[in-house]
Amino acid sequence: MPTLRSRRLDYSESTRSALVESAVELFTKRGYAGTSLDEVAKRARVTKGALYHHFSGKQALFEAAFDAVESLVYDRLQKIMTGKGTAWERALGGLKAFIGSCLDPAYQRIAIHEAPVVMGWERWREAEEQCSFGLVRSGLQLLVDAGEVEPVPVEVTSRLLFGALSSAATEIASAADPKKVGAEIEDVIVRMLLRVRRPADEVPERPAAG
Amino acid sequence: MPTLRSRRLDYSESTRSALVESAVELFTKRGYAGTSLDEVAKRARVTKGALYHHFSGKQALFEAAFDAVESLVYDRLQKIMTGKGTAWERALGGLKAFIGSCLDPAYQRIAIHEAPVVMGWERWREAEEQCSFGLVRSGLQLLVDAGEVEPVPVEVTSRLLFGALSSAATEIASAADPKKVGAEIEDVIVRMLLRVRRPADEVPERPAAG
DNA sequence: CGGCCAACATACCACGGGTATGGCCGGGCA
DNA sequence: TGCCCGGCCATACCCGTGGTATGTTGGCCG
Repeated sequence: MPTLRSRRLDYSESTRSALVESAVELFTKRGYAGTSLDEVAKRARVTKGALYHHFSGKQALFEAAFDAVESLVYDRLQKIMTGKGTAWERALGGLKAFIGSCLDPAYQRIAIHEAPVVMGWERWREAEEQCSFGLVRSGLQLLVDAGEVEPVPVEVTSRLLFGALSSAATEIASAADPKKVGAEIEDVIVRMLLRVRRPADEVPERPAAG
Repeated sequence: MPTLRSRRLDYSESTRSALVESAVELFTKRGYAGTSLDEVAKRARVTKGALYHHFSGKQALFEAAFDAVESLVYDRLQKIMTGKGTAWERALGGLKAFIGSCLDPAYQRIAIHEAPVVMGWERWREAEEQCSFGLVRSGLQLLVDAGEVEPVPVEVTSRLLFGALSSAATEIASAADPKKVGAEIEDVIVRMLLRVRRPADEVPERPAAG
């Protein structure tokens, strides 16, 4: 049996998560520069002292918020892309799910827009390496390995694709009709993929069901 | 003959441009949040009073810096894309020039990265509408109108293309070998374009150039 | 049960954006 | 030429906010 969790640890973890949750909300609504730490603390029903006990500063708090929103998207995509179906089906499912995730205002403003500026591009890049960008790349790699598409340079192409999708994210979310724009964008991307798709008879071997 | 410019106007305009130049340098080096107005004024050999006489605030100063770096790129691309050659040649020339422009640290950090965050995405978008993004779209429109490529949805596609190029910009500039990465990216984009290019016999009329 | 330390609260500092006010000089006018 | 006006800019100041240093409490362990 696991050693009994102490009461103190429960409290501590609770306030920490409350702070992160508060930070996510405020950073999403007013942006990084527009939110004060007092405000974050107040919404979490604590003071700045608690905040600085759990985080070394405003940047660290932001990174915690970043991790929070990023992990949600990551988990969703992870499940889809390692799930059932052919490589093609999984890749397209991942694409659809990613576009859908971009409709979340928190993910959009925190992870896509402000993170590179706040965390610094270098740090953001290496964080994305193991998060959503990593999945985009592995998705493309999946298609190439399965012989579904012609061998494009995966590294460069996935960077371009991620950039396109990221910018499309904002376009979708701020459009008058997000569903419609989202569908249009998905359509264009899929058409692009279809252009590099190998005809079925060239595919090495592919069972009828993944 | 033009009315004699007064001495005062010369001075005023001079200090204003000095402020903008100073702002561009510091915003590029230390980012928007990392540069103080006192610093900007000091480098321009004036005080904050002068700064606030010419600009309503820090944001306005940033937008002036944004306009400065953006207009440089715009003028270059404008010349190329309205110059000589077939639509295909001009579009490719514009693509090459845009990637080249993205190597400028000022354009990259100010116009591409921080502008959407500092100015707000909405305002940034409408500014880009008449700047570099406008040229990307008109370039694509050029190809479609000339019948060089199949009729893709220009609006959405150019947004995706611009996003891809923007993110590629940072990738290129921060790479160990920018020239090489830049060439790779350009190659991938061109290959994509070639995939939607119409065979020669379908193009209305086009000289032997290619 | 007594001390101890993590988990906070409180008080304070420093810096930087913004503002109010004062001074200076070029330039139009008499 | 004298003079004052107004644009151009400097100086002094305010205050919100990130960060720090110190005080306080309550759960856990001996």
